[in-house]
Amino acid sequence: MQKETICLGILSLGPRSGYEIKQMFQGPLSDFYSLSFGTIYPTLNKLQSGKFVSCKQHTQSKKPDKKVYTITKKGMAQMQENLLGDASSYIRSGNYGDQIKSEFFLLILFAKYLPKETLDTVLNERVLFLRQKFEQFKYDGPVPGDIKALREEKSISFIRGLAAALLDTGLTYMEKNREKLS
Amino acid sequence: MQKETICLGILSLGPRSGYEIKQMFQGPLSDFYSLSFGTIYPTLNKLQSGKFVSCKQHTQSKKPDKKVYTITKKGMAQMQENLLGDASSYIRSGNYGDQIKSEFFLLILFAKYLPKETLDTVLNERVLFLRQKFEQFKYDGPVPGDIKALREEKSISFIRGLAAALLDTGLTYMEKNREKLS
DNA sequence: ATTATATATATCAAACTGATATATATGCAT
DNA sequence: ATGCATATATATCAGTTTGATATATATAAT
Repeated sequence: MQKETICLGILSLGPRSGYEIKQMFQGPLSDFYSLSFGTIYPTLNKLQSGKFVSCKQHTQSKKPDKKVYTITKKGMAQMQENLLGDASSYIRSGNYGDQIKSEFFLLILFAKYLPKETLDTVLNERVLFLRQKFEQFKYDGPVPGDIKALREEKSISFIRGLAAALLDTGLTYMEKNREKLS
Repeated sequence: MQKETICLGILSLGPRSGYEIKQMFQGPLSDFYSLSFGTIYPTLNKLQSGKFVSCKQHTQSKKPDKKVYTITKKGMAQMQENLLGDASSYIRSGNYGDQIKSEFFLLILFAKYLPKETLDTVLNERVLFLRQKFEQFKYDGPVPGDIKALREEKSISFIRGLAAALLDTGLTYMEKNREKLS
């Protein structure tokens, strides 16, 4: 999927600055996708030149100007067109361009070359890390307004539920099978 | 994890050509990691110059020479050192440099901008695709010798089991919750 | 007879990341 | 109070990586 479509899609959820788009990739979307500043800022400039987004500079006393981007009607139309094109090509190919690079799995693959204690510590750390993630996805308590609005999106609650289910399965499997690695 | 460590690790499972390393990333490892030819071939050359791997040219009549690389003692030592260093740094950081870029999840995130029938077709295709993968990981019947040897690796059977469990959970979730998206 | 796919290596433009630079504010420990 | 780390905010770029393409042949399918 093109970076333009992705930025437009995120801006369709509400106006945001480049910094705030990056924060989504570090927070709620961190398990599904990411883009770096080096991609986000140039893309936003390009979208602005093409009038797919508008930009309001919030001059802040003694902080850099905050540039808040809002998707335009032209941008909404373009995004939907791109999305449809992507979906159609996925249907034809039967794959989704999904890419996983998990260093944890590589480490497991080469587990026999690690000292037993090191492998043990790594597995403990991983279980702790996954448990934290699980709690994060399960958590349904009070959150700031903008995040609350996101949670009410059907698609986000679908994805959060799937992530929680997958993490739960992963954790249970690790606990039941980890001794098979040593 | 460095590309050198990854190639050495794969060669520690047995001698292989660059083409065959790539095949592992398209087959048994496709859900966990990938490297392109543009990375694999130069890495192999670099490892050969450093005597971390040795190379035998199998001259084939009217096909390009097949260069089969074998990991050396020096290479084994280097790989284990790198692996230990990586594991230690993962323990300190508490994360694993895992990276997921799932275009399917992005498409779901923006599902409300897709025509109902398109979303439906995409979800059907995805379920079919995941079911195929699931069967692949579950399959325990006869396979060629080199793949059979791989399957007997503890780490690979651990990973295959985890992959099957995760796919099963994902499929069940999709079937139970997909109507919530429309 | 032609097209598509598989084997096999190599290269490179284009894209992307990770790091760094710049500038300020805030909180926390010493 | 002074130093240190972290957070806000944008911008740039060297270095790495990918995805596509080139080359050459064999085989299977249409």
